[in-house]
Amino acid sequence: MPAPTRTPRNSWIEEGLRALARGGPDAVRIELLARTLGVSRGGFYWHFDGRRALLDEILDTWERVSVDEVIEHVESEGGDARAKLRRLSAFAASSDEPLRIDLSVRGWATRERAVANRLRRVDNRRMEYMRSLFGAFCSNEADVEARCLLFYSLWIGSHFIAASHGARSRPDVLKVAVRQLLA
Amino acid sequence: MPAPTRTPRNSWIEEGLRALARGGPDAVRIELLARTLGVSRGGFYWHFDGRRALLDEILDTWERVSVDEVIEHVESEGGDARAKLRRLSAFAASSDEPLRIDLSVRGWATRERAVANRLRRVDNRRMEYMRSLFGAFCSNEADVEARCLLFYSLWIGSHFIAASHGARSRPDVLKVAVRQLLA
DNA sequence: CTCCATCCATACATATCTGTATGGATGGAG
DNA sequence: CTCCATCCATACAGATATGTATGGATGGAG
Repeated sequence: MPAPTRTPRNSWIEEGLRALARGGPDAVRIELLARTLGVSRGGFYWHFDGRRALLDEILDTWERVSVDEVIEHVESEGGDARAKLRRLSAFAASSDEPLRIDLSVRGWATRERAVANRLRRVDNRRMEYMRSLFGAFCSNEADVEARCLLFYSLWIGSHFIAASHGARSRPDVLKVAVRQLLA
Repeated sequence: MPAPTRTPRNSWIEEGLRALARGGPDAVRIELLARTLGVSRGGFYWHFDGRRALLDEILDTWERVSVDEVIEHVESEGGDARAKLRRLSAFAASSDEPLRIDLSVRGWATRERAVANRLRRVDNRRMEYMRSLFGAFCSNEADVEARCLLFYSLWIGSHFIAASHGARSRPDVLKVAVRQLLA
């Protein structure tokens, strides 16, 4: 019945996620998104209740996919726990924009309680998944927890640590580090 | 000869660093800083050439102290390399605002080349210091490099990972993780 | 063809920030 | 006491953002 939608609801959210990755929540500006999408802001206020509503929905989809997409990708090819952890570390090192969103959300969470709650849910679900993998070949529970934190820190941190490693490449160093965590 | 300075140059930089820690570079607004300092923007444009100049000086002081203050604090009490690394991890876990500045700068660096260069210098200097510590009791160079990256990732990451650890506390998990890295 | 829900453009009011221009206020040098 | 460099307030112009109000444009249902 309606006219064809040039700028569906989802495109605002997707473009918003891209802006969030690029410049943090302050960079998610309706005016900018509209220009990028090639339309005016007129349609936006028909789809959404305002900027805050868009930010909430952006966080909704981030919270929804940032755990699932990772687990699905790792689980898709089977293998034992160690193989999955290796695939997880490779995936973490390769994906770029998702990690930037992560970084933006972590900064955002330090100043907004609601965002902090969402981040906690995501981190807990990811951590729970890693716990299941490390727990498959590691009996000491305290050790499992430590390895999870080390692995997750490496996942998050290695992407934003700018140091070089002399003659070695970052992937080489990562390989040694992961091997140590899987020992 | 001059009149007493109510708002010295440095106070703008300090307040700017606080704003950077709270909300990233976009939150460093002259208008806001002036209100916080209880003055108008009039004096600011006498001290600085504009917002960009302030941001540069903010990064100057961050780059200057973010490495030195850490090393000084760790070196101040002596001990062997392992003791220093333990002190470093404790310091990283305790300090809050410096870590938030770190997080802001890392996000900032993803979209401005000049910031990325500064971050690289800081990370390289910190990494070099850790290399010297791990190298004191660890002969394999690849292993040293992997431990440095793990340690630094833990330093940066553990502060912004929101996951909980069941019955265990974060400091407990950190203790086990650091013990493993120092083995 | 007509009607109408859907989607978008335009215009307006309001707010906030930057940068500049200009005019004080202050307090020591002379 | 007078002068003057230092520091700050105020006022203005321009840019950019949000929201709202309102008026098209489109294309299928009837």
